[in-house]
Formats: sequence, C-alpha cells, structure tokens
Amino acid sequence: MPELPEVETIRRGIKPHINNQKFQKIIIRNASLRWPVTADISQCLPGQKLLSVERRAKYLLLKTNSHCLVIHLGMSGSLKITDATVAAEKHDHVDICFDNGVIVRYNDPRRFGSILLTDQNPLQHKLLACLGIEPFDKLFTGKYLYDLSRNKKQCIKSFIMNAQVVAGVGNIYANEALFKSAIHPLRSAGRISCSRYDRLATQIQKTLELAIEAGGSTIRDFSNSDGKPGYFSQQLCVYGLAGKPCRVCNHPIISKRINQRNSFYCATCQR
DNA sequence: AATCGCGCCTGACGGC
DNA sequence: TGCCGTCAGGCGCGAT
Repeated sequence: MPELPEVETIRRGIKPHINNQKFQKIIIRNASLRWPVTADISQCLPGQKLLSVERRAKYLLLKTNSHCLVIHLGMSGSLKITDATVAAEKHDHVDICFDNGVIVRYNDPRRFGSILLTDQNPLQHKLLACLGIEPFDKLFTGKYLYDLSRNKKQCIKSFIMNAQVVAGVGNIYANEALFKSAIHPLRSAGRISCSRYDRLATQIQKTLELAIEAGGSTIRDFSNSDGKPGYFSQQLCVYGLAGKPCRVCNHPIISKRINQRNSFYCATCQR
C-alpha cells in the first residue's frame, strides 16, 4: 500500500501521540516480516525517550538518544494508534507501547514490511545509505534528473521509480506525474530535454504534496494511523483508469505492464 | 555497469 | 457456493 504520501501521513498522524514519550515495552507477537523482528528491540528500547518521528523515503524513523527504530510498511503494512484495552487482531505483528498508555500497533498481512533497530545513524544503515534524493529536497530539480539520465536507455518510468534516483516515488505517483508532465512512460530517460525534466520534477513534487494534503490515497487497503481512509484516490488522473476517457483529450487511458508494474497513460497526451 | 525480473506473502476479486 | 487464476501501492538480490 503505502507510498511516500501515505507514510508521511502516518508519520504526522502518530507523532503527536508518542513524541517525547518513553518506550514502555515492545510486544513481538509475530516476528515474521521481510526480515525477522529481532528480540533486541524489546530489550533496548524500554526506558528510552522517543526524541523524534522522522521519515526518509518510505521509512519511518523513531529516534532516541542512542538508537533508531526503522519501520517500513512494505505493500500492506499499517500502523494504528491504540491502547491495551483493544485486543490484537490477525496480522498484528508488533505493539510499540509507550509510558502514556499509547500503543503503536503494526499490522502487515503480506509481511513485506520490516522493523529494524540500529544504533548507528539510520541514514548510514545499509538499507538507507543508497537512497537517492528526497523529492522535496531543494536539490531535486529538472536539472538534477537531466544530468543523471544522460546516456540512460532505461525508460523514464523505471528511471523515476528507481529509489537511487529519487526516493519514494512509487507506481501510482510515477504514473500520475508522467501524465501531468505529458511524458510517455516508455520514453528513454536519456532522450528527454531539460525543460521537460523541469516540468516532471515539479509535477512529482506537486502530485506528492497534493496527496499528502489529501491524507494519502486509498486504493485497496490503505487506512491512516487513525484508521480513516485518505481521499487522494478521487484525484487520480490515470492510475487504475484503463479504458476511461483521458480528462484532457477524451481518448481512452491505456494500461500496460512496464517492468512488471501496471502502468497507465494517455497515448495521445503523453509523448 | 546497468538493467531486468524473481520472489517474498496474504487477500480480494472475477470468471466459470 | 467454491475453486482457481490473477492481481496488488515495495524492494533487495541474483541473473544477464
């Protein structure tokens, strides 16, 4: 489920409930995720104060003085704010309990997510160290994409979904941003002009921003940390709209698999 | 070196 | 009603 806007929505949703609280205990009900949840999490964190709730790409970073809990929601993960009176349900893997009684409950049916503890700077962690620039960084510009894409034969959609190029642009928002910048998803990244990249960089930022404002999009099973669905899905231009008329030219939206990912575009507007 | 595509899982959905 | 095939928003890693 969650792409960057959803993760940011979740970050903003949980932070006020837990920031500056002490970890009380960690209950690992089902350690089976992408990588097994290790017992050191429940040993290290209790007693430590949570100093910040940050995000890097689609990772949530819960920082203390000495450690960082790194949470990824994979395809189907969610976090819920709850308390001990509420019984755990199917696929509730981990409870992160705080001194004020608040529990952040991690649920993940497909188990593609992960919960890791590190005592280094999380940005140096193997999984985060190779990540590209944040889309909201001021250095993320058309020029940046243009320079990086010279001589790349890879298609533009794969290029912008590559986390080493820009972090956190998943399938939905790649489709939407390409539509809004009128670029065909199969065009070679190396054969796009700087001015078109300017437009693309802007549209990636705008699309993500809009989705964050809308509280994340809902396709199937997304619900934010309070359990309420987001509303961005109403604003999608192409994603999931195969056969529907393009909102600009009325030609039907095409769907096609590109690198194993379902892709949606208007073959008339996008070149 | 760059790029592709497999596989990790469960669950929802559509067709028969 | 049930069984089966297909698909899903991610991402690391091995193969090419």
